[in-house]
Amino acid sequence: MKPATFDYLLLGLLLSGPLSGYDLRSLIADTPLSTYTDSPGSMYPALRRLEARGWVQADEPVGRRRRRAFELTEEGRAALVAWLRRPVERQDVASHPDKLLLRFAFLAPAGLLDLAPRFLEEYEQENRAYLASLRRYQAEQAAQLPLTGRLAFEHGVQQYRARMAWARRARRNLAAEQARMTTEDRDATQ
Amino acid sequence: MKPATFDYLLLGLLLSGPLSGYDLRSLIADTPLSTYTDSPGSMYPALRRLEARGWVQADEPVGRRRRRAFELTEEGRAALVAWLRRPVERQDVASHPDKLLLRFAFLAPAGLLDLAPRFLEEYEQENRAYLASLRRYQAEQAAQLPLTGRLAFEHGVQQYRARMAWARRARRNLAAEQARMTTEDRDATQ
DNA sequence: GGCATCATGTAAATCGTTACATGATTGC
DNA sequence: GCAATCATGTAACGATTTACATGATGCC
Repeated sequence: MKPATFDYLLLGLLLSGPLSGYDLRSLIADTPLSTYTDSPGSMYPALRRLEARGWVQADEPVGRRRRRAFELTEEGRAALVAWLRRPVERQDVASHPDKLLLRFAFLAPAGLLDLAPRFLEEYEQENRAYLASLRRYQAEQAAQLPLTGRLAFEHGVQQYRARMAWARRARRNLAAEQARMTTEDRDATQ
Repeated sequence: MKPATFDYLLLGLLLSGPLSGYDLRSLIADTPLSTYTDSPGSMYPALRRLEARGWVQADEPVGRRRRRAFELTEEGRAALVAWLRRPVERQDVASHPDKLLLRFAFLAPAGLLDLAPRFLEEYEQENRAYLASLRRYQAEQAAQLPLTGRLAFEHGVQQYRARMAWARRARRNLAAEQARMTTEDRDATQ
């Protein structure tokens, strides 16, 4: 079976070190990741799936504690990197926007910061294309929609506009950060 | 079992008249509703669930055609109206934003346009509250996030800001529309 | 006659939700 | 000792996905 976004979320959270199921649940519950489920009935089966795939491995519990921390295997890291490297698809822009942002968020901890500018270009491009299709629909069909339908549609349009604006700002932000780090490197080696 | 958003989507689409499973699938596939599934394996079981609940009923197929159009029953309409009347909840703002917009979109066709201003006030209010909690998290935790994590977080912040801006504009838009309709009524009765 | 589209369904596998259940550890 | 929290799981149910399957209708 194809792993779900949730599986990659877990892999991504394990990038920064081994965590137990409970740790992962707490992380999800206490941060803006709470769009994802933190129920034990999802977490523990998911961890066993990942373990069966060989993408994570549990260390032995210390003493009598039941706690088992999971760490990424090399295969797990490779699978996550392959997922992060995937191009931005139109379908994801329209239907799974949070999946794309999750992938972007994990670029730096996965050591793939150099992919971030291209990701942002693709993200802006695909949002632009989808927005154009929305505008076409709006021109042709919006008059037939009820008032609140038209307004709800406009809500979507504004969301995509905000995403494009964010992508442009994020690119500038990345470039500035890159410049700052280069300067620091130069100063450090002086 | 508690009906899912998908079930209410079908009820809402049936507000404007009887439709077959195929019609509903086409509607979803050809409009910006395509975040919802149009697979037959979801549609036909869902229609049978709604039929079992007594919320829709199928008319008899005409002649030898297999097509069966479903129409809303009074119970179905009442269930949809009860769903539309529910207050805007914090949890939905954070985790199920499209569900809220779907509810808003169906207000006018359900004859509940008078609820739209209150909905927008609640929507703006709950977005504001959630945004405030994001800002608190940002102030406390953002420094520990990797660069792309911080930027992804900022993406979320901008989405909520865009939603609030939309809600304000939509309220003005509704008020203007209301004024226009009142004027037209007066002119019509003169 | 043949093709596109209309039209409805089923089966298997998997996944998520909800509720239940249990026990260890830590701090007071 | 007790309560809060840490910690991991299972069972039942229902829903979704994917793929398969079938047949009718309308048009050229």
